[in-house]
Amino acid sequence: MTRPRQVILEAAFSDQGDHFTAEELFEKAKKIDTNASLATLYRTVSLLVQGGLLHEIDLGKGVTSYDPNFIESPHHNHLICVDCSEVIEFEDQHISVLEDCITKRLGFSPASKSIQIKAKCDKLRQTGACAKLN
Amino acid sequence: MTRPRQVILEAAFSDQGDHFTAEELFEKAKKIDTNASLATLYRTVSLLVQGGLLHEIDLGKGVTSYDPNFIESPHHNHLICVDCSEVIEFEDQHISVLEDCITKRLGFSPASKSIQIKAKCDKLRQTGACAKLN
DNA sequence: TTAGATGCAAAGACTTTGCAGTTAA
DNA sequence: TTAACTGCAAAGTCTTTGCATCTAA
Repeated sequence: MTRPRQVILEAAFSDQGDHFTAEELFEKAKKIDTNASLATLYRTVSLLVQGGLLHEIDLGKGVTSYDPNFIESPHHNHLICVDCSEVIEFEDQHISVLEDCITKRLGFSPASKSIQIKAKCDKLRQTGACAKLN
Repeated sequence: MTRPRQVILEAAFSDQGDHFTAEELFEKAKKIDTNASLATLYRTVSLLVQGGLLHEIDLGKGVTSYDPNFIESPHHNHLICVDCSEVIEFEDQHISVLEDCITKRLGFSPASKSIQIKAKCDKLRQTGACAKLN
């Protein structure tokens, strides 16, 4: 456990727990310690992903995003607002069960599951504004 | 409608309808016409995606894959075998309905949905072999 | 005829890696 | 002490783009 790794851990997990890309995490890390290095960051993130502390997720940005919240809520999924790009985490027992059924029906055993829902903000439609826009 | 585009369309849709990466599609295209160009391929694929004829999907390869089968089955999802990497398409009405409920509960209107299930091959476990391995 | 498509090669974005120097235990 | 980590810069992979040329309609 070295200083550079501590910095990256802090940047990844001490926050309110938002998703981030490598570049965004790098920005956070530099605020903690100016010396932060991208190479070490990629290497550390890779270890965290392997260790299950961080999940790679595809938020449709064309870049890999990382999700630090699977420790607290291991079964959550993501809804992405196509208007404001906000990402909302949700969990649903019924869907999990259904996914397991489908998997077994197809002759497999579940390993991991992920759902992304892209959706439009009702609030924006109704009021012309939504949480993140403006 | 030019020859290069015809070649790419043929490569993308005339097959048994498997998923492919840009590079894989390029190989198919070159078999049809040796002159195929990657630049044109990316440009054409981009148009097809915009037009809804092709869907970008994340099969966890680290590269974007494309799915030509959303015209026939617009609501299908993917199960990816972690053993043999086979990709199986499935459709399930119940899940679709559930997803819509969740979306509305969160204050959104559904735009698009995608599910990826990673799973282990029962067949491999039982018989030591599966469809794609070997 | 001409707006739009093509192909090349160069550029870009993101990520990985070789290597010499540094450090935690 | 030493196996492991770091940081730099170079390299690698995938994708996009500028530009001169070509082509479908």
